[in-house]
Amino acid sequence: MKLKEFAREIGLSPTTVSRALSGYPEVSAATRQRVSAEAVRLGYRPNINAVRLATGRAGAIGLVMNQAGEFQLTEFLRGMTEQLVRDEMDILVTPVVEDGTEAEVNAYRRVAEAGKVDAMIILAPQPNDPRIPLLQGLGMPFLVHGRSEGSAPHAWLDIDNEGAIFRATSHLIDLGHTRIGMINGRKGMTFSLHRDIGYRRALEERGLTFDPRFVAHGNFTDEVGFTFARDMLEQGLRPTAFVAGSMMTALGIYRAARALDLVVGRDMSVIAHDDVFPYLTADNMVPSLSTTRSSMRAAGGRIATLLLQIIAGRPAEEIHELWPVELILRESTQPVPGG
Amino acid sequence: MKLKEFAREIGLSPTTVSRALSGYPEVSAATRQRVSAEAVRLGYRPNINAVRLATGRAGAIGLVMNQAGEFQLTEFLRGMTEQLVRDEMDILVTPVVEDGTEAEVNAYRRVAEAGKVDAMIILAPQPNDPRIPLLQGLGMPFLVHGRSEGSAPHAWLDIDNEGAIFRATSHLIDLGHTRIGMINGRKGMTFSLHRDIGYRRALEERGLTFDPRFVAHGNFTDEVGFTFARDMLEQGLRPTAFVAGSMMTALGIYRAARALDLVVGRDMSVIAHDDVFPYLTADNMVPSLSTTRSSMRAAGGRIATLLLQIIAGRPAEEIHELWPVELILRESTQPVPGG
DNA sequence: AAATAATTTGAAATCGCTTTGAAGACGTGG
DNA sequence: CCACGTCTTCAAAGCGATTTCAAATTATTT
Repeated sequence: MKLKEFAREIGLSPTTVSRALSGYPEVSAATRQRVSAEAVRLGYRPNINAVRLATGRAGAIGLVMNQAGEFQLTEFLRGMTEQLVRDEMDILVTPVVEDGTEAEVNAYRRVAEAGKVDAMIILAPQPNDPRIPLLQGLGMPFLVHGRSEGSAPHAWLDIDNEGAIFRATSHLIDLGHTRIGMINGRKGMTFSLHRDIGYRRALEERGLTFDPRFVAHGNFTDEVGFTFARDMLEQGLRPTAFVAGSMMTALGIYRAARALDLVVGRDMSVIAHDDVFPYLTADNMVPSLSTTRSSMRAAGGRIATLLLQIIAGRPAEEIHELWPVELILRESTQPVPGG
Repeated sequence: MKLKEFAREIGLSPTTVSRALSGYPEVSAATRQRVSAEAVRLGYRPNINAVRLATGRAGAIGLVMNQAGEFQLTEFLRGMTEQLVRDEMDILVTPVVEDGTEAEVNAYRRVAEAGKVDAMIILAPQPNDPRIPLLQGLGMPFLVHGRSEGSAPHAWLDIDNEGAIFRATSHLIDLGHTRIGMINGRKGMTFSLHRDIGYRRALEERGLTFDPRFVAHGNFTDEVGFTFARDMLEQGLRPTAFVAGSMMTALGIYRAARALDLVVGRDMSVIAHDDVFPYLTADNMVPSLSTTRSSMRAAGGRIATLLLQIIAGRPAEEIHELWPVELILRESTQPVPGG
């Protein structure tokens, strides 16, 4: 059923029908009511592509999924979709085919230039992230989940990674730990850098010396957690506590402990960052895991809302949201043994 | 830059340019070469919405994300996107706002009727799934990941859940286990039903009696695994082995064992279904986890390919792919203690 | 009742591309 | 050299909505 047929069917002009359905003020309440009712009855729905061509809006937000595409993405997506469904906005998922920064930048360029989306979201930013000047140059609105130092001013929403890890590390120091392993995220990412800073600042403020052998970087996988934790634990003077970048990393650390016959919560402490998943909860771990917590789902939702505002004309440069992170202490962080 | 300007710029008609870029045979190789080169040089890209309006194609595949949206979704999405990027096809992700079958069916209807997609994918089907007659009625091509008994013939790709769990259970019986716990997926889902059947068939063929107290259903979360496993292990005659529906479930079971001072691989055995994740690998668990393995990513990729074929005209009813499942034995399955 | 203002409605142009049907350019055999 | 078939190219008509500008209707004022 097309607009023309539908309009003829109910005895109005296409113009009036279009206005009635799009909520323009020029149409009387009575007419609007009637048109809406008839649309439902006859099953008329505007062809989305015609609408988009006519309005110039794409009706979608672009998300590029890189090869490393983390497990948190599902939660993030859910948060976004929950917000966007109200505004009839879609999410367009595009992959990066091969690895590498250049391939990723090209993926953004493709999506942006083809006009498939009204705005994009930049995930896992780095300092001087090349995607930022790219999108700014193309005039494509965007929002960064995280932020990028050294780049031109841009809209971002980030969690307080530095503060979170600073508090987590300080907490461990309070418990008497002096050798604290840090298994962080991928090197170069802003969030990893900020966490490193939080970690070092905590050490410095308490007069502890930084030992590079106790710091590792890698993907948020159980394997990375396991391997690095085991390596560190097999050193002469091993860490008595760990700060982990993700729940998966923490799982790996737990297993490394067990493999070496160490008991978490007795022989060593662990604290991890938790993005909040329905399928893996820190509370249920044994021992329950102390965490720095911030909901990935909530971030996705808020970012979607902010993007809609940017599309509607809100100046992007003024949007900077820094979310605080909860520190939740559970059984996995205990005083240093024999301390 | 629009088609008209671009065509004028390089001294050709819009028709020729359009044909050259879309690979029609009416245009000479030399011209095509030149047009492509100029398009790159001048940065011309057809407006996607105009193309879609003109061709009637939506250029996207629809995926509806329900509230339960499992953690495997990321891998599935990656598999799909990897295939689709070649064909300039996008994935449109839509959420189900509130829970319930009706809300889910409505989400499918909205997407299908708005003409936003050329085909859809049905996830986590049930017997007599209402989404199947809906999409068939609307003439929207689709493919079911899994399958739906009792429904009209439809295109599907499924893994051999029954066979996998049959073999897994039989393997445990071979090792001398007679009380085998089964922590399955959500009740009512086809895959859960098939796994239940595989489990019961293995018991029956070996003359073991089915005990309903040893079977549980729930989401693929560590909490479900932990709670049910602990409950079963606290019974008088407890299971000596478990079949788990997912890696997360297995994590929960491992933890339940430790909470009760039981050692997996010595006091009890565990085997789980593994969808293959980069961030959580059965090999790295301690003890390493025996699994029935089938790649979610590969399934997503194959499904995308099949959907493109269906869109291109291949009859959907003839598409039935049943993928075998690997059985991979590791340390977590051992002979029954004292057996 | 006429004049004016306010409210509704509609005809037609527009969005940027694809594609049909027709014409121009080119080479070849008679 | 002409006629004819083969390649290329093009003008113009859609695709299905939105939106501008003008006209028609209704309400209000004088």
